[in-house]
Amino acid sequence: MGRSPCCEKAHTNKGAWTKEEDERLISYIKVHGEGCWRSLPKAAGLLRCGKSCRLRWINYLRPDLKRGNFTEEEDELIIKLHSLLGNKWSIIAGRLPGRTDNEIKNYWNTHIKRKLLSRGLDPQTHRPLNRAAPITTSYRPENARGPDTVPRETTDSIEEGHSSGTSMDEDHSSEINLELSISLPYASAKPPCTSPKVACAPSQAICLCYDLGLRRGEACSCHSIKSSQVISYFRPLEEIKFGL
DNA sequence: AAATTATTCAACCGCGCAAGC
DNA sequence: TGCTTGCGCGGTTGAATAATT
Repeated sequence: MGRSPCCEKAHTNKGAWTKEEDERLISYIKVHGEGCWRSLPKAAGLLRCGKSCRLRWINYLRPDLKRGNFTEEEDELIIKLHSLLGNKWSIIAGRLPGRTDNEIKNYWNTHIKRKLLSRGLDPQTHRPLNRAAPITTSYRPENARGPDTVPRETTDSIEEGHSSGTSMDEDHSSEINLELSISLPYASAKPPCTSPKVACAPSQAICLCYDLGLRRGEACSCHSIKSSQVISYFRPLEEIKFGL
């Protein structure tokens, strides 16, 4: 048994994309928009798997991508977000306009890990390397994968900031915007939002409690702020800190 | 200049989730 | 209610490039 493959492997190209393939994909999406990735390759005349097309578009061809080196500010933001969220690259990418989850994941593995190690910090736990990793009974989303998906609990990272004096252990909870929302990168023809946690208004943010594991019927104490353009969801730091 | 090693990053893979039937 | 299908995510791989010997 087992899952059927996402595409017919025998008749698909693999490996690096050619310029011509890129052009075909771009021109198709320009006309028809994103979505229906499974049927896109055939419609666009590409001998590629739909997943491969999606990845190529999202990570490389999208017009709103910011290419080039990461800035120092981006570095620090990634570090802070990782300390709060763990390897939730897509959520972290949502806070860095023009950056993709794949790009951030690669950058983390090649640069930031080393940077943290040079600061004497464990890249997974963000704790000093000479301290034993604590045993924690942290809340984990029920759908979290694998033992290392979320290395430590959110509240813990904030408390740690108060309790020791290394550079990364400063109280960054006051520096970082913990607004638990993401906004849509640009207007798209996506179907209406079906998240049970949010009222579906245009140009709105999404309450990340949903994404972080709370599901239908579970309590969410996030507050919302409606500004002229967006609805933002946030959870007051006190509530995070004391596990309310 | 050639060989070897290290680094980077685009792309692939497998799995989980949720919508649709 | 259970099954199928498609999408999206995170982990991993491997080719290309850079640095070192």
